Amino acid sequence: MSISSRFSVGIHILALLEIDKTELNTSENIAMSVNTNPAVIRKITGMLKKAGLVYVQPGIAGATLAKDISDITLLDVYRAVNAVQEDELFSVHDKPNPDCLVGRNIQDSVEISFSAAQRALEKELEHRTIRDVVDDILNKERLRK
Amino acid sequence: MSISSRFSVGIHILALLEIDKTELNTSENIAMSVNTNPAVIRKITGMLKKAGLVYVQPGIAGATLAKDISDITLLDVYRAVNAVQEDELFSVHDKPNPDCLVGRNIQDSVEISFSAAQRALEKELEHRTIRDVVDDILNKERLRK
DNA sequence: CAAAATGTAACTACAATGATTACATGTAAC
DNA sequence: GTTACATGTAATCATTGTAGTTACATTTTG
Repeated sequence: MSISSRFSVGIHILALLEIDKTELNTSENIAMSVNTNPAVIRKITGMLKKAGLVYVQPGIAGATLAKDISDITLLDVYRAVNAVQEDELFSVHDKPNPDCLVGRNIQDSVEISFSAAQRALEKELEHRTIRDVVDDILNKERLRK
Repeated sequence: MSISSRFSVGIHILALLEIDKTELNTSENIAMSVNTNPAVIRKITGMLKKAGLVYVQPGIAGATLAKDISDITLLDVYRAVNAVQEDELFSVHDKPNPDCLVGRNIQDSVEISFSAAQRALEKELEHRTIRDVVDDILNKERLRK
């Protein structure tokens, strides 16, 4: 399967909080932009909050950024929204036959390559920030005209 | 979610075909090593066959390697077994609001980063071969003693 | 033909996703 | 304090992909 769209929604939310920072960004307003249900937004916003990326409080309308968007990497968001279960991007078949040479060693052996690949992906995400995304959005918008 | 364990099973099969190349590797035998059902093995073997990685025929017992394992990268296997649907590792929420500045640009904007991250992962897999895995397995086995 | 193996399809159980509804909790304004 | 409104959260549901299982058609060899 693929990485949860919570990731792209999380990025969407953060970009929106920056670009519409003068507006009141309630879960309902954000849901309109993302095109989903407000409860979905509240759940993801809650995850972003737990990661210290946004500020949001029960009873108080609207979410706001808790950090400068230049300091929020895509990896931060990726981790915040649990884009991948348990941080295990690859799943390995379990209980291979321990009585077989290949069976008893395969798990540790593939783990080496899987970890390296996962690290490569995460490193790429770490080099990109919400600032980059916001700039790109504004750029694309300018080109539309 | 995470990347299908078909990937690790595919690697397991190929490694086994090399290490046990003097034996007859039927779907039943392979299933014993992987610890799963023969039909599962036949399905994955079929995918590896379609990708030109193994040789296997109806009515004839056993699968064999169709290429030198130094020439089979993990990316080849990854693609062969369809480890990720449609080659889209990341999923993006669809139909964001086109009447919103962020909504109408977010998909293309995240696509840039997502593609880069996916490429980074695939590049890493491309640099590793079944040979590496086999060597590692044999190495680990030696260290057990 | 008979035996044995592969290729496939159908079915099942399971798990995660994302949407939806409902409601408890918390805040502010009156 | 009560009311209005927003967030937090749990329960439910439909959908989807996975992986296992069974069954059977197809193909080859003896």
